[in-house]
Amino acid sequence: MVRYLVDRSAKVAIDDEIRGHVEWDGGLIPDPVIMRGNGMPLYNFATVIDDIDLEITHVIRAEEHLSNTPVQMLLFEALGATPPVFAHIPFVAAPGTKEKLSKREKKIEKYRKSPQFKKLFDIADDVLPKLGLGSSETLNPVMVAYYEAVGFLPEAVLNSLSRLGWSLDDKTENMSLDFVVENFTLDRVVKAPAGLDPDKLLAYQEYWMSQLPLEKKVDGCLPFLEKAGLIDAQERHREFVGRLVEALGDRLKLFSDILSYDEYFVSDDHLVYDEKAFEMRIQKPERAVELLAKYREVLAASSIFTASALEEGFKSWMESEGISYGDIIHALRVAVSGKATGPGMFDCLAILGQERCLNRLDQAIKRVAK
RNA sequence: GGCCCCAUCGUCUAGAGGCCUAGGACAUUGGAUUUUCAGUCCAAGAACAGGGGUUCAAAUCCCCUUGGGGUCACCA
Repeated sequence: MVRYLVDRSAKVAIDDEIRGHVEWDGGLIPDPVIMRGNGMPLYNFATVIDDIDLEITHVIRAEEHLSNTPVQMLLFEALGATPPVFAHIPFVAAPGTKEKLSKREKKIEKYRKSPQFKKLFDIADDVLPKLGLGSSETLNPVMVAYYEAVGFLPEAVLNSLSRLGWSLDDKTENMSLDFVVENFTLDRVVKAPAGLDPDKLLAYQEYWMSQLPLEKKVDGCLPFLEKAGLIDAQERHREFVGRLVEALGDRLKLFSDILSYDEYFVSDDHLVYDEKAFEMRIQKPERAVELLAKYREVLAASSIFTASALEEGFKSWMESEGISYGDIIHALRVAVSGKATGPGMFDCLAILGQERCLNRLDQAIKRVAK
C-alpha cells in the first residue's frame, strides 16, 4: 500500500469556476492511499494521472467531488503538473428537496410517496405493464431509461435538466441541445442544488411535443402500439394512427399516451366501457337510447364518412329532432368509444369508420336492454 | 461530529449597490373560449431566512446566527 504524505503545514486552495476560492488546511487532510497493496492505483491517484496524460484543461463535475479536490490538487503539485480548472456544479436534487437524487432502494420508496414525484411513478405503473416491461419496480424516474420507456422526448428531458442549476437570462425557457451548446457558460451556473421538478418536466414535454410534426409523432407512437400488442406490423397502420394522432392534437403528451386510446384498436366486441360513464350518459338519461337508435339510422345512411360531413349531418338531424349537442353527444361518445373523454366527437366517428360505429351503437343499445 | 458548500415566490430561476412598490417560467386559484377532455387566452395570489454592520442608498458587499446539503474507503 502506498500513501501520499501530506505536508501538514500546507494550505491547499483552488479557484473554482463556480465556488470561487476554496481552501483546505493540510493539517486536516489524512494521507491518502494512492495505491493498493496489490499495485492497483486508486481513483484519486489514477484520475490525476489521467488528467495529466490527456492534458485535461477543465474538470467540470458535481459538487459532491469538491471534497476530493484537495487531495487531487496535492497530487498534481507533487507530480509537477499544472492542475486543470475546476468547476463544481450543483447536483440534481430529489423533487422538492436539496438532497442529492439517489438510486438507493430506501430513497426510491420515499420518492414513490412524495407528492411531487408520485406522478412519474404512476406513469410507470400505468404504462410499463402494458408494454410487458414490468412496473415502477423495474424502471423508475431516477433512471434515464425510464424516460425513454414511457415516451418522453429527449428534447424535453434535456431542456428540463438544462434549466436545473442554470439559466440563460430572465425569460428563456425552451431550449434545444444546439441552443444550449451555443449559449451555455459556466459563469451562469447556480451554486445551490436544484430539485428536479416533474411538473416542469411535463410542461417541457408538452412544449416539445407540440413542436413535433405529425409524422414524427406517429413514428413515436407506433412502437408503443406494437409493443402493447394493439397493432401488428407498424407500417400497415401508419395512415390510421396518423389520423388518430392528428385528432388527438395536444392530448398526446407522452408517446405512451396513445395506449390510453385503445378503443380505436380493439375489436367492437372487445370494447371496454367505463361503467360510470355508461351509467350516467346512456343508462340513466331518459331519451339517450331512443336518440342513439335514431342517430344510428342517420349514420347508416351517411355516404360520406368524414368528420366535417358527419358534423353537418349531425347538425341538421339535431335541428329536425329539436335537440342540442348536450342532449346526445355524451351518450354517443360513450357508446362508440366506451369513454367519457377523447378527441372531437366527429373525428372519433370518422376514425372509427361507419361499420364500427354502427356495430358499437347496436352493442351499446343492446347492453342497456339487458 | 470534523472539513467543505449553499440560502430570492410552493418549485426552477432573473437580479453582479440605486432601473426592485423584486421580473419570468412551472404549479395553484379565478374568468373567457369549447360538444367531452386536452389546449389556448386573460387575470390573481405568492419570495429577498434572522440579526448586525459598510454606504447617501443593500436582495445585491462584510460578519454572526439559524437552517439546509455534500463528504469523510486499500469505491469511483
